[in-house]
Amino acid sequence: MALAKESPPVSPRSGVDQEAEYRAQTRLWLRLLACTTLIEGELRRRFREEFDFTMPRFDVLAQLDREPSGLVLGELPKRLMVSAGNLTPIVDRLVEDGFITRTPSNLDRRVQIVCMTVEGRKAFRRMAKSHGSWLAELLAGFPADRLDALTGELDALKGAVKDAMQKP
Amino acid sequence: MALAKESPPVSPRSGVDQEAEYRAQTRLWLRLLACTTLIEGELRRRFREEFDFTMPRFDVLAQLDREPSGLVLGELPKRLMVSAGNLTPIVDRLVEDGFITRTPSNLDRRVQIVCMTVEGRKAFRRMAKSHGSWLAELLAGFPADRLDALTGELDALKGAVKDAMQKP
DNA sequence: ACGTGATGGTTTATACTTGAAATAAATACT
DNA sequence: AGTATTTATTTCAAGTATAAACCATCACGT
Repeated sequence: MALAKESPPVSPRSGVDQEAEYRAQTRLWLRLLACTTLIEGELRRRFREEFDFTMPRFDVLAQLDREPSGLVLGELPKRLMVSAGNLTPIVDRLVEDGFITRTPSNLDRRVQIVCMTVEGRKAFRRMAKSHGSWLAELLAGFPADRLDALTGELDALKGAVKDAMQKP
Repeated sequence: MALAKESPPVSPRSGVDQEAEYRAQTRLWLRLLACTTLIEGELRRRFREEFDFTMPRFDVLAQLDREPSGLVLGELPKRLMVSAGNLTPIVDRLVEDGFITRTPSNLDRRVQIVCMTVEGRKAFRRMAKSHGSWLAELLAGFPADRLDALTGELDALKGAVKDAMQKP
């Protein structure tokens, strides 16, 4: 008789193909993680050495830079994909350092509006410029005419993952 | 006369194209980061909920699983791309919990050999199985026939970044 | 033997990160 | 009005991460 595999296929694909797809997915995930870790580590190192600044702090400023009238504090965790509790001390310190302001809203006293200061904006521009050139330096070896295609594939991947997380 | 741009081109490309390439590179980096953050967050959540385990701990076990005779401790930071100091408490706790052993080498008393225990191996297999199916679930919406191509592009990207970091 | 320097790990200080609990203010419902 | 629920944010405990300082051991040249 035919030997029953211990894990019956959940899709119409054969067991062998299923295994192959598993491996391909794992490989993709590991590459994705490796690329991100590699680039992130290098950018972090340079931020620290050049500006004595951290990436999470920079990320907050980057969001605020596009919002001249400031942003509701609660918007930051969503955009940066981090937890709310995480942002409190980061925002605290940015306020302390004079890069941003945090003012309670008059209409809803639970809500806080965060807004970049002139000084913060100046510091951000300086760092953003370096950030851009560092990135350009790191990615210089990757063919420019394949950048958009890769970005597109990552977009598709992101969409697929989001859908999968939405469903259940 | 021709107007001199304030930042002379570092490459034969025109200023406009250079700007466009900057933006394309930044877009790519942001997508890369978004994909990784998204998947990592979901995997971490499931690890915690299903197994009360963390990804760094899993990553250590994953490395050790492929090494029946164990691994020199110093090999782990390199493979996992984390700092050595970071691993000490993680390895400590894995030893405490009986998943791995840490024994000093007889030939060189500075060196430590870490090796998975039978129990650790069993626990790892169980978690790895779930990890694989979670990943399959998350990536199910991405066409299987484009997995390898994307992985290949990420490989190229990784290579380019590594080269750029080696040079200077 | 004996410095001298290189190597493997740990420790320490600081910062980020999460999830869960707590607080406080607004809204909805009797 | 008064209670309950929701929403915005902070606090807290535990874990992860780095860089830099440190300690022990090995390797080598004298």
